[in-house]
Amino acid sequence: MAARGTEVRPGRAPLGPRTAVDLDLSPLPRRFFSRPTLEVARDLLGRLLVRRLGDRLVGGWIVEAEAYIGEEDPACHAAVGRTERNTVMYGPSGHAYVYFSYGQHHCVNVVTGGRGRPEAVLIRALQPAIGQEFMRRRRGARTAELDLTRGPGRLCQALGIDLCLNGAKFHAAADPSAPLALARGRGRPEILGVSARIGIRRGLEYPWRFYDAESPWVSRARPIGSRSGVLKKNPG
DNA sequence: ATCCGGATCGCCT
DNA sequence: GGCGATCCGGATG
Repeated sequence: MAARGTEVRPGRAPLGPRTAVDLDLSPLPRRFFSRPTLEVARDLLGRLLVRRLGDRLVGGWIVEAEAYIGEEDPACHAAVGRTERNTVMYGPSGHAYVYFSYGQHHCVNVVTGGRGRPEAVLIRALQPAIGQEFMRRRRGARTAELDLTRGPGRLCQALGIDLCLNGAKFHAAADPSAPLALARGRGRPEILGVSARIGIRRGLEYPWRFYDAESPWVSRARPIGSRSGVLKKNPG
């Protein structure tokens, strides 16, 4: 099992140069979603989540994600078995599981695990990349850049994601009929952070939250369980 | 029909 | 860091 902490990777500067490569809108292959859910969760970091609103695209780089893995995971919505609410998680991977939380917020997941295995990755935070002016229209004109998409409820509000998109398939961003898409984007962060998942009561023993340890858009700078709040750059 | 808890956020202190 | 808002899904009667 992966340990809590961070992992250093060589390469691109953390908040690095904004190049055309960072905005790579080419689609993720179908097999992307058919891998083990923990692998998909890590690999979603740096990818682009894109929402099409009419002819406009709004989206950002995923900087934080959490895995929820099946009926045996006490924090997974499928821990109570199959219900009408969680039924999308039991379907094919590569679709969106959207739910409503605390009376005011939507949260979006990428379904993984394949038919009959209710697994998903919750997208917890984005760095805005495309259509910030539309995000502000939804989040409030004076919303700080950092507050547009930091947190699962905020990012859904910024991108206009609600229960209407529950079950929608993630298509290619170039598909003019696709309301939701995932694209290659800039890829993995330089420093991968790992921690327990946030906002849950059970399942805290599983380090299934992954984040870009250098991104200020991560929803909580200090992961649960970190003592100092200082992330090590060279754990080895 | 009614009750209750929740993968949260924003505002207050 | 505490708390109220607010509504949906699921469980119970």
